[in-house]
Amino acid sequence: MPELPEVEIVRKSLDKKICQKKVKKVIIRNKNLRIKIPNNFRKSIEKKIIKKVSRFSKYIIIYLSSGKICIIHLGMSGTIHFIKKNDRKTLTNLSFYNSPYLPKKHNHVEILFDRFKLIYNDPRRFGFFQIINSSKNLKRRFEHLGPEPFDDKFNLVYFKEFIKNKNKRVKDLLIDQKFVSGIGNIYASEILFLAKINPFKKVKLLNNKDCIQIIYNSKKVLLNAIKKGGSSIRNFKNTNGSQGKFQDNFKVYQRVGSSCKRNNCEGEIVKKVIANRSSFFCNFCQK
DNA sequence: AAGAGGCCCTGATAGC
DNA sequence: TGCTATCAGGGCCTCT
Repeated sequence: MPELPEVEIVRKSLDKKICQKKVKKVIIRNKNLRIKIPNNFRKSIEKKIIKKVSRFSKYIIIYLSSGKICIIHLGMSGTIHFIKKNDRKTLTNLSFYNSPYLPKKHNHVEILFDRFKLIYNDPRRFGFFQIINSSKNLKRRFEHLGPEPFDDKFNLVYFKEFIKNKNKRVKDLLIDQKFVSGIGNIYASEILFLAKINPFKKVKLLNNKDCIQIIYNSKKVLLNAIKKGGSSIRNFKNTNGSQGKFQDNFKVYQRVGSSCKRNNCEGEIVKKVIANRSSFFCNFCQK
């Protein structure tokens, strides 16, 4: 669910809360996430100090004082909740996708610190935790992933080389993490709208200008989303004011039947399925 | 060997 | 109200 901007917001708030803090205890209530929580998980985390909370693509990366590294992926429905000890009213949802109240079900992992704890909730269990032994192995863990949109490596030369001999549609390309990592289903639609490109367009038909537009708008959309605090969709309500605001900027996502927001465009937003996922686009100005 | 499709899961919502 | 079907912000695996 969360795409790069949302994961970045979680990372920031996590870093603020737990950096230099020592983990007292870990409780695993359900280890059957997408990847089974390994047997050494508790031992790797408990009594360790959090050195830094970092991120690559949609992965949260937690550096521990032992030299080991914990990575967290939120999947489609993972959320992290922060609860002060003996004070359930100050519960803070560090993510975007649930109510501000701690859900009753699916609280799979608790990480206890001195004065607060973190709770990982994930109804669909597509998220996971992993322990990585070294920076070298971390690099290896992510080596199948393409550069982030902000990376200088994500440029025209790289773009054209990657799409050589490829026959997929441009929407499918944008959510291919091997091509560029961090873009998911929502932002892919938004990027293609700004680039004025039809999501069905085959990548072999993209000219230089198209590629440059995609590169430019990928950076722009994601940076802007981070600036706005991410996107909060569906029925998310938050009482602490930390709700994301980017959903107000959606030009096409979940706007089926509405009129195109581009100046002087008479088009209408439509939804069609590409590579098993919904795509939203203007049926007129995206060529 | 790239690409399409299925699958892992639960919950919210729509339609009958 | 209660059923069923569909869809959801991800990513990996298998088949062709």
